[in-house]
Amino acid sequence: MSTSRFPIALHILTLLNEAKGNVVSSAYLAGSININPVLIRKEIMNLRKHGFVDSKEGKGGGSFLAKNAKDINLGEVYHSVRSSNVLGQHKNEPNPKCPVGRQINQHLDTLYSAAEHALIANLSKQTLADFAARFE
Amino acid sequence: MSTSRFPIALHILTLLNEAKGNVVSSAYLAGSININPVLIRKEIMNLRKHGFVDSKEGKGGGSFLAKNAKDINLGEVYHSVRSSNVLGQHKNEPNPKCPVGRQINQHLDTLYSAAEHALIANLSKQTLADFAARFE
DNA sequence: CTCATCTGTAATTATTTTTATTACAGTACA
DNA sequence: TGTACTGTAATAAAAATAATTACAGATGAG
Repeated sequence: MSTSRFPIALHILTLLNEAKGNVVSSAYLAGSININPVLIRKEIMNLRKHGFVDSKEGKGGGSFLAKNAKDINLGEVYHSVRSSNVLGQHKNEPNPKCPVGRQINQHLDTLYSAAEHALIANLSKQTLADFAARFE
Repeated sequence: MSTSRFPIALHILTLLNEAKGNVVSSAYLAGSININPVLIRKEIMNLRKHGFVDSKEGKGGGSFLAKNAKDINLGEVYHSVRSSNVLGQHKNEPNPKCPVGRQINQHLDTLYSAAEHALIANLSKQTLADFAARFE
């Protein structure tokens, strides 16, 4: 999935936080983020699956935070939308006849998991509440 | 640019390290990485611009490391291929009429630079020599 | 000096990924 | 019972990536 999932997810969460418990429609979210409402609803599904938000169907429905913003840290958010390696991946299978090609993916994986761990540790220092507090 | 630039660059550097100073053609590199030679030559240009490699034109030409593998740290390599935010970006401009939309990019930037700093710090703990030493 | 083998680079095409759109069933409020 | 939502699938459009083709220029070998 897309590289812009993290910003989209965080944007959604920030807006829901702003709403202070009131439900917010996907159309409204889509209007602020300026993307298609269907994409919003898909991302909401994911955020729901991870327990960050919940939503209400039907007229007057929409989404809302399912936990306190202080209890959502950004490392978890990153984790919930993470789809591929931060540092990218070889698309084609490297040549198995080459000693380097044959082993590189495993060594990249090792490198990536350490690097990604450092990234997540950094993100985890902040909660959604911290992030949202920066908005005036 | 592509998300697979980092693995490609590191793969190239590892192969050049393996060659111990002998020149390596873009066709050979392309064969191990299993991508098009033109892409290799483009990435080589970038690696050259950053002083990691050098190349020789003409018959029998190719590329070689321009510095000792111990003096190339992976944070620098990441930096040289970095093209976009690690955590992704909003593609469309968020709605400037929305208080959140209006400010989010600046707050994302702050968040990203800290996170990316942590990532680079982690990568910088290893040199190309360390990475290459893992291959049998 | 000329042929063969490379790099450097641009231009084009193909492929893949991402995003938008359309459509509609189901839910819930009024 | 109509209206305004969500959830979800299917399709189309757009954008990003990668491959291909092409060729000028460099360099070494004979």
